[in-house]
Amino acid sequence: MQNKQAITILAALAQESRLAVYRLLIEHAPEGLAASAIAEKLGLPNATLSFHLKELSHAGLVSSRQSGRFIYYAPVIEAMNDLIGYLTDHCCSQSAGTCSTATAKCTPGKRAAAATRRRPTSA
Amino acid sequence: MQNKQAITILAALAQESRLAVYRLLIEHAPEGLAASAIAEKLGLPNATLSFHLKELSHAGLVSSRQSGRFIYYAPVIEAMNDLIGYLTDHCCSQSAGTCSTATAKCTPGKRAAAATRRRPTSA
DNA sequence: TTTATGATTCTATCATTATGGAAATATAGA
DNA sequence: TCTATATTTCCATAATGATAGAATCATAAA
Repeated sequence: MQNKQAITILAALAQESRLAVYRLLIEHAPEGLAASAIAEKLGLPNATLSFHLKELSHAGLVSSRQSGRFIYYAPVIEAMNDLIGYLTDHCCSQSAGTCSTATAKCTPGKRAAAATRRRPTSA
Repeated sequence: MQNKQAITILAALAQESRLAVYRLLIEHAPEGLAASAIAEKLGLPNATLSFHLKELSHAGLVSSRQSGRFIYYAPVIEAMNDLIGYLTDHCCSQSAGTCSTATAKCTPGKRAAAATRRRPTSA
């Protein structure tokens, strides 16, 4: 994961409403929730929620799919996996081997990907 | 880890200069670096760096200690551990057991703490 | 004490982000 | 079509964050 991408994801999560949205979606993974349901559950005005959903989408943390008049938003687990991988790769001294590689594996199928992700190419 | 604390840490890291500072300090853990050295290596004006260091300190991501005229800044690994733990605890469906708990253990001594941290008390 | 150096605070300015009402767009049922 | 509902975009405003020069504070050596 690139530096800039990490910053984008961190910034997307570093906001109360957005973090709440993301966590709510996590609770409803993998189907997700319609925007209206999110707005109701979190008590957010439509316009405000839409703004934050756009941020989350732009950061790649959520995906959306249309179903009739509803647009369902769902979390993109792999983005979180990548972020955790990035933080893990940079959270400790690289010279000394003091850091046991923490493996982020939020879904069973992702383990191979997580193992692949961790490269010595520290950007 | 509390919601608000996570947001504070995420926000602290979600900025190019601050992330660069943190990563630089990680490379020089555990002693850390003097502010002047950081400023020189990253090409940041003193005042700007000081501003960012304050943010990082406030978020608990770095600590400082004075040594003569120098103030050394060092990363607080546990804060990163806690963040990774927080993200791990909330990155996947809580109902289904789809998420193998990822263990963040950036220093050997932290493993017990990491195991303790993971509580079902999802705030 | 004087001088030099390291670091922070003060201050002003600029840039970005957040908020939410109102209008516009999109889909589906009557 | 008309109507209702879901969602987004537009827009103005407010709030927060970033930048960096200049002044200030702190430490230590001369």
